[in-house]
Amino acid sequence: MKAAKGKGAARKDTKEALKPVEDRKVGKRKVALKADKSSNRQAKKGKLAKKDPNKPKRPPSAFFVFLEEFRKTFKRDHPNVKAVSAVGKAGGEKWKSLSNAEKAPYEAKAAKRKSEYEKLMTAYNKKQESIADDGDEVSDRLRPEVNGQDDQESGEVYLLCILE
DNA sequence: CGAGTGATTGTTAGG
DNA sequence: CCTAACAATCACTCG
Repeated sequence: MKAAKGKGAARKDTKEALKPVEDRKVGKRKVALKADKSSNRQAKKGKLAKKDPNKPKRPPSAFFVFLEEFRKTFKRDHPNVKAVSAVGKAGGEKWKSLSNAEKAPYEAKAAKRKSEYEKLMTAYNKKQESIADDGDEVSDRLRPEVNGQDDQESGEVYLLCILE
């Protein structure tokens, strides 16, 4: 299904005809490459992969939190660059440049994200159970108590404090 | 029209 | 313990 799987041939063709941006390198290597030797950990073998309605997406790591902000900056400085890879590389490089203290706030947010993720997982977990039990709508069950995080900000500040 | 890709690193979870 | 998938982003590309 990988649309651009045949990039090799496609690139050769479009190379001279099309050239929208300077770096539209649509053909290199990426995570898909890992799938090569993958033992099907997630197993898309077929029926095993059950799609969940509200599958909680994984929380963005500290790097992603930083990247989110970095993207804006990068685009402001380089409005011409429209390549995600460019931002990725630049962001990665910058990220390594950051000190622990600078990464601290991002890590703090990442930690917070993880907390919510765990809650989502709990709610998601329950929902799965509920569905199996009832098999009908169970919105009541899906109630992640995220409200109990009133002191989350304090936690962040505290984290920064101790890290600083 | 849509799903997929590229690139970065971190995190997560299963084997 | 280790490995690999997957998280956001956005223009682009093939089917």
